[in-house]
Order: sequence, then structure tokens, then C-alpha cells
Amino acid sequence: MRVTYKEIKSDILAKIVKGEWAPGDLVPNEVDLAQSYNCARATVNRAMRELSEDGIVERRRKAGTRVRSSPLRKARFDIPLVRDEVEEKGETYRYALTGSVVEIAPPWLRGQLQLPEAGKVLYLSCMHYADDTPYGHEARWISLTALPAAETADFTEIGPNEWLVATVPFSEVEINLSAGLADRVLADCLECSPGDPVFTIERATWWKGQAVTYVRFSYPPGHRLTTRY
Amino acid sequence: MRVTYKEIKSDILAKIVKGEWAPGDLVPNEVDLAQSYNCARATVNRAMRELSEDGIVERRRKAGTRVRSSPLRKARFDIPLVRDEVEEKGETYRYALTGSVVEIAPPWLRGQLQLPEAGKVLYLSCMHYADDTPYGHEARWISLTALPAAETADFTEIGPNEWLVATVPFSEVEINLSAGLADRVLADCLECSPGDPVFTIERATWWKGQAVTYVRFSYPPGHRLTTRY
DNA sequence: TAGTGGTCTAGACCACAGG
DNA sequence: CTGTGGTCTAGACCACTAT
Repeated sequence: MRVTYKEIKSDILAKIVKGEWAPGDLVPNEVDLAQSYNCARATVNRAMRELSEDGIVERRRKAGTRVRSSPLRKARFDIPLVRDEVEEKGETYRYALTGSVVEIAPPWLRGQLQLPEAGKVLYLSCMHYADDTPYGHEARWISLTALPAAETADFTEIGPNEWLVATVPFSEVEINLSAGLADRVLADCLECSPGDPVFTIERATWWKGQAVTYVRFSYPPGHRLTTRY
Repeated sequence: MRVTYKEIKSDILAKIVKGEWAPGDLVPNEVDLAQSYNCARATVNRAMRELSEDGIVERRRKAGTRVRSSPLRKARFDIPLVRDEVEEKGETYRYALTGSVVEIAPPWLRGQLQLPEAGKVLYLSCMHYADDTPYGHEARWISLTALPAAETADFTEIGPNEWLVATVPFSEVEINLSAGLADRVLADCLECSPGDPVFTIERATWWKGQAVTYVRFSYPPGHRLTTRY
């Protein structure tokens, strides 16, 4: 059979794992590798390019390809829709709107999103449940400057996330992961104690440079974001 | 000039951003796109493949390519070496070993790493500073079964991470992000208060299926892991 | 300046899954 | 069965940069 780029990739990865090619070592160039694998250079190129994207090797023109001294510079995490996240675990998803108010954007939010002064926003407080146990709390702000339609939308049945996904085409995003503390309100929502640690994902979204929405999603104590290599 | 795959990629992304191609829409097939861009199919393929990897579109043989209804399923975060992380901000990096002991692996660690019973581990407690303010605390366990050399290594000058990187070729890894609370000891190290929220990155590492090391890295309150699109 | 990776082409065959 | 993406090839030219 012909040699595939996947075979080359895993073969080279194996050599690195075994220590045959140590961190910092120079890897043979593409022409030589193609010859030794008896395949086209493009095939080797694809394998090496992916190893480079994975952070395993480092490539520079003329200087060649080297095994990275510190592997694993990049980790990829899935940031799924809550509904999918819950349903993929085989649990039943339930959503509830717990609060809704139109307000002038508070200063911290204006700063986060670069909103115009006195811009109005719709604030929504939502809960997500998996098998009727709290899965996470969503604090959502939607810019009514960018999306006036949000003011009249009905968020009692459909969560703001799903509504937005269906309404706004695509967007620029900034994601922040951090650790916070549950205050009394959040503790009530998540059925934990005030002062418990909550894992927080914040996401700011723009569309054509204009701020659309900001969301702070808080997971109950013990939640983990995981990835493997 | 010839059409590059990057141009095609950003052109298609622009169409999605503008809403010209809405979520769920079918995108023309590769042959048609190649014709309309007046380039080879391989060039279109590369553009579409990357859009697929980025989570922008979804591709299936015979079914064709569709714009994803929920963009941003994947986020990539850099998990750098602490030294690099600090120095890239233009601050001065300092490392200190604050504790070191050889012990029998506690049960929770045995569970995490699938260690043999009564396996000995080297536990190290280290601090990392940026401009002399605490940057993070590293609780490190190294399996002496896998790496007996660690017992006699000197970790007063070189951090365990850098030592390991130079010693172990490459490895399988599991990374966990979570939120925790500072206990009294950790609070002292990080110069914060007990009960403060700490952002925690845990990393378990194997080599050829054998557990090598486990590290829990705790950042002071306020630390964020960020990524943009 | 020369060596290395980056990319494009034109064509081919194949694997998969929708209808 | 047939359309679609997935991959490989052999060759070419180009861009970058170490020396």
C-alpha cells in the first residue's frame, strides 16, 4: 500500500516518543524523508506541518525542522453548547430563565465590550440543568444597540445562546477562563455554599467590530475542563 | 497573482461573517469553488479543511460542506512553560524550591496516575515569581519508579518542569482546568487570603504507558487564561 | 547565495455515505 | 450507484533566512 501522511506522522512521533530523536534535535529535511518513505514530498510536508501545528516540532525555512524542547505548548478544549454538553453525557437537559431586565450597561461591561456610553443592554439570568441538578448559571448581557430585536424575543423557552446562534451569523470572540467565588445569589442557583469556588467561562462577542453580547457562565464546584493528548 | 488558500479561506469566512452564507447552509463543492476561484482543487481543499478544523464548517463525504450552526466549538489555549510565560511579559522570572520529600504515593495520586501500590514518589513544592511577586505555586509529584534519577537531582536551581523536559523525551498528557480555594499554606505562598479562589491547572504525564509525573499549578486570584478568534 | 520549508498545479484514485 | 471529500503524486516556483 501507499504511504499515508498519517503513517508518517505517527512514525515520526513514535521516534520522538522513544527518544530516538531528542528535544532540540534536527529532523531530516523533507526531500530526504520523502525518499526514505518512498513517497512524494507533499505527503511528508503534510505530516510535518501537522506535527508543527500540534506543537511537537518547530520548523523554520533554511534552518530545518527541530523537535521542540518543551512539547505541549498548545492545548485544545471544546467549548460546546450547554445543551450538547449535557446531552452527550446521556443526561436530560433543562433550561430556565430566572431573571430579565433592560438596563444601561454598567461601566465594567462597557469596558469589556467597548460599548457606547448610555448604551442599553438586556440582562438575562439563566439556569441550565442536567437531570434536574444544576449544571451551570449563565449571566448574559445582550447589546440592544447591536440587536434591538433581543428586547422583544422570548427567552422563557429558548436559551439566549441558542437564540443568538440562530440570529447572529458569525463573530469575533474572546474567551476567558478563571476561578471565582460563589456569592449568595449564585450559591442559591447552583445549590452550593457561598464562598465555594466556581469555574467561570466568560465570552465576549463582536460582529463587524460591534459588541453583541457578553456572557459569564459559572459551573458548580468540582467542574473541570479536560483535554488529552 | 495566483490565488492562495489563505485568500480563499478568508474570503469564505467573510461570506459567513456577512451572513451571505448562513448557519446550516450548504457551501458549493470543491470542484465548483476551484472553478470560480480559478485554481486547483487542492487549494480549495486546504482552505476548507482548515475552516473545518477551526470549527467554522462541517464536512461530510457526499453530503457536502455546511456552515456550522454553532461556531466556536473549539478553543485553543497556550499552556506555556512558566519561565516563558513570565519573560514574554517582559518581567523577571524567579524560581524557588520551598519543599522536597520522598514519600509513598498517596491514594488519590495512585488513582490519578495508575501508580503501583507502595510506589515511591518525590514531592516538590515550588514557587514561581514574576518581578518578585508570586506568579504561581507548583505542587509536583515525580514517580521514582519511572524516574529514579529524580531522587538525586538538584531542584534548587532548576525547576522540575525544565528538568523533566530535558530528561523525558515526550509523553502522553492529560490536562485539567478547574477552580479551587486557597488553603492556609497556599495562601501564604501566593500572598493572598485563605478562601481566595485559585485557578488550577493539573497535568498528568505518562511515557510509554507508565506514569511519570503529576503537577498541580495554582495561580493567584484574578489569573485568567485567554484566547481570541 | 544556497538550502529549507511553503505553496500551487493538474491529474488521479479511493473511501465513504446519501439517495 | 454516484457525488463528495480525502489523499497521493511529480513537478514546479517561490519566500525566507542562515551562513
